[in-house]
Amino acid sequence: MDFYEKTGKMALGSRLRRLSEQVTEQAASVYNLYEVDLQPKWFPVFYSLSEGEEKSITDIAREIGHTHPSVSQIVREMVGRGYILEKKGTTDARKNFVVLSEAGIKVRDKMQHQLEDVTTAIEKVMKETQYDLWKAIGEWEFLLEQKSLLRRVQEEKKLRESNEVQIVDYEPAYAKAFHDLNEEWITTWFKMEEEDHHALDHPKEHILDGGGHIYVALYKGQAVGTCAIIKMKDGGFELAKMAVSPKAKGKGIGWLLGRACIEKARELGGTRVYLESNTRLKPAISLYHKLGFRKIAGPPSPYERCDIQMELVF
Amino acid sequence: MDFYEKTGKMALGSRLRRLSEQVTEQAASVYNLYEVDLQPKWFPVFYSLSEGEEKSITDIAREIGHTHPSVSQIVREMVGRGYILEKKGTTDARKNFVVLSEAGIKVRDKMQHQLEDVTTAIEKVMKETQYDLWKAIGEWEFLLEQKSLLRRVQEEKKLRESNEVQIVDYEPAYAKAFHDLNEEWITTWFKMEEEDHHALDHPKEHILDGGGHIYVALYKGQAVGTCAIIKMKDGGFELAKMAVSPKAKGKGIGWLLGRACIEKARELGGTRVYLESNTRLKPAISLYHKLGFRKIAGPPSPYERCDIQMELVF
DNA sequence: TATATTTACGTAAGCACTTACGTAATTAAT
DNA sequence: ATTAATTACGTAAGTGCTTACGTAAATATA
Repeated sequence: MDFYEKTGKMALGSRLRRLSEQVTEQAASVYNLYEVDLQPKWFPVFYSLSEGEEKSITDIAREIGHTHPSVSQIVREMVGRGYILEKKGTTDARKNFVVLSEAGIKVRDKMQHQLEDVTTAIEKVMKETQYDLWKAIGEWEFLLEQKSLLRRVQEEKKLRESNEVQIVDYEPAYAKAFHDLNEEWITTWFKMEEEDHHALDHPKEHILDGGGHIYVALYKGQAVGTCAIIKMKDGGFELAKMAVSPKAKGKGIGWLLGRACIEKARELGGTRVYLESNTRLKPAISLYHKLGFRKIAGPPSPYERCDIQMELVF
Repeated sequence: MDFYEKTGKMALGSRLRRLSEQVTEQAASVYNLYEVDLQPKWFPVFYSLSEGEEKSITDIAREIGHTHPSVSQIVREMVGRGYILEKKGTTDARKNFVVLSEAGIKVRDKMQHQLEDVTTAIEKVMKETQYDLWKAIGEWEFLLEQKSLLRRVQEEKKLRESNEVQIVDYEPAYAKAFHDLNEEWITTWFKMEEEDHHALDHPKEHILDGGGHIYVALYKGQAVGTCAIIKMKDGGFELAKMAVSPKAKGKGIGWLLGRACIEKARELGGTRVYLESNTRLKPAISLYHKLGFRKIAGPPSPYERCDIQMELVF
């Protein structure tokens, strides 16, 4: 067991499986001890029918948390042993209703003591422990249902990686990256327009000289994202040239850039931040929303691809 | 999950397996997320080699708690992918030493972040829980190693059944049971002697009238055991005619009868309890020992089958 | 020094589930 | 009234382990 302490939590799954095997392993001997002719794997199905109810295969599967083929197979075996009776549904001919037979009920009664003894044996182990396994499992089941482990790991990854992202001021050295990152996303979704070429080739003249600002996101020293604010005549700033390399997705870079730009706009005394986008860009729109932008009906845009306008008023 | 609450602890094994599956299920996606070309099931072997050590198949199996065929198979697959190198042992040609290859080491380095993120994700779940699953598993592993679940259930069964056993005074109605139970065990081990017939046919004359006592054990109304004390000339009592039906084994009946007889001997003012037996009857001897009897060298016995004498002095 | 036992490991088959897929029967949509 | 989608279920094959068994090498015993 030492190994598991070393691998850390990574091996939680294996460890659970091993404990489960340890608990299950001797189940057959227990049934033997009570002279109950039942395979341990039948137990969930058996138990689910033990009140004498009629249930369909799918009902049982759902109840015990197996797949229906598994239940189907177990039922077949138990029918073979004479513990279960089948009958086709009358209203719905697809259904296969099953019940415990006479013999099955006899076994159930015989099992009473076994159930009792196993339960108290386990409960006694529980009493010897400081940490309640039963409740702990319950909590885990609940938490994993709320949010899967995969999702949790994804979030962890994003968090760690976004810590490795640096948001820095634009410098001429980033000119090519600024151009290419923006061109990349524009051409994958739309066509480069006249306006685009102006802005991307001459960021200084087009953005900075007018009192705007450009941020670049660095990941492991590489420029992987850009975003700019451009001063508007009404005292606000336009958020534009938001571009993140697809290779650097899932690191929260868009959010970091957006937040930095909003912060800068506020610093520079802007009254609001305005932006134009396209509803086809779902993730972008949802990012803007998360950043605090709200849809507005604004003035017409010089860009063809613009079909939505948003703003964030300070 | 409701089902598991109802079945009670009986389904602990299944429940553990299901949780383990839930945790393991998405493992493949996690590896994908980090672009690590490793099958989840390889992980334990991989981890065990990750420090770059050379290990034999059996070493690894022992370490990770799998069987050697499992390790053998996993190693074969990993060799196929080029992550592991094999070399026959030089001093012991049976051994198959394996190490991580260059490619394997590369994967290991790539996995660093994954390990980190998974660990923190799981640790965060832990923090959300009130009951510590990790520690609970550890406790269970320990306790089951100490005493298996089967043993614990057996003890529970014995305890419950011995509660259903009644020890009552002998009455003429039990004459046949008294005879048959004793004859049964004597004939399975030895031959009935002259003395036996006397005692078994006339318990009143042979035992009771001389100031002795007979107890009968009842289980579900049936006489399933007997035991007697016979007054001796030296002021002690001889424990004799201890017989328990093989059908009623494992209910602690011998112990209950023995204790009742000792108690009675004390009540009747006996100075000691003496008995004769045969060393071939291992369980009986060990029962007598548990009851407090110790081996002595006593006077010769009228029974041929006697080769050990024990006593319990008050 | 020959023989028996143990150890290391591989292959095959089994186990208790699963996923994948196919076929009726039923229900919904046009 | 067709056609499409959904549901119930069975069969087959896959999965990740296990046990069972066989073989070769090493070690213990006579």
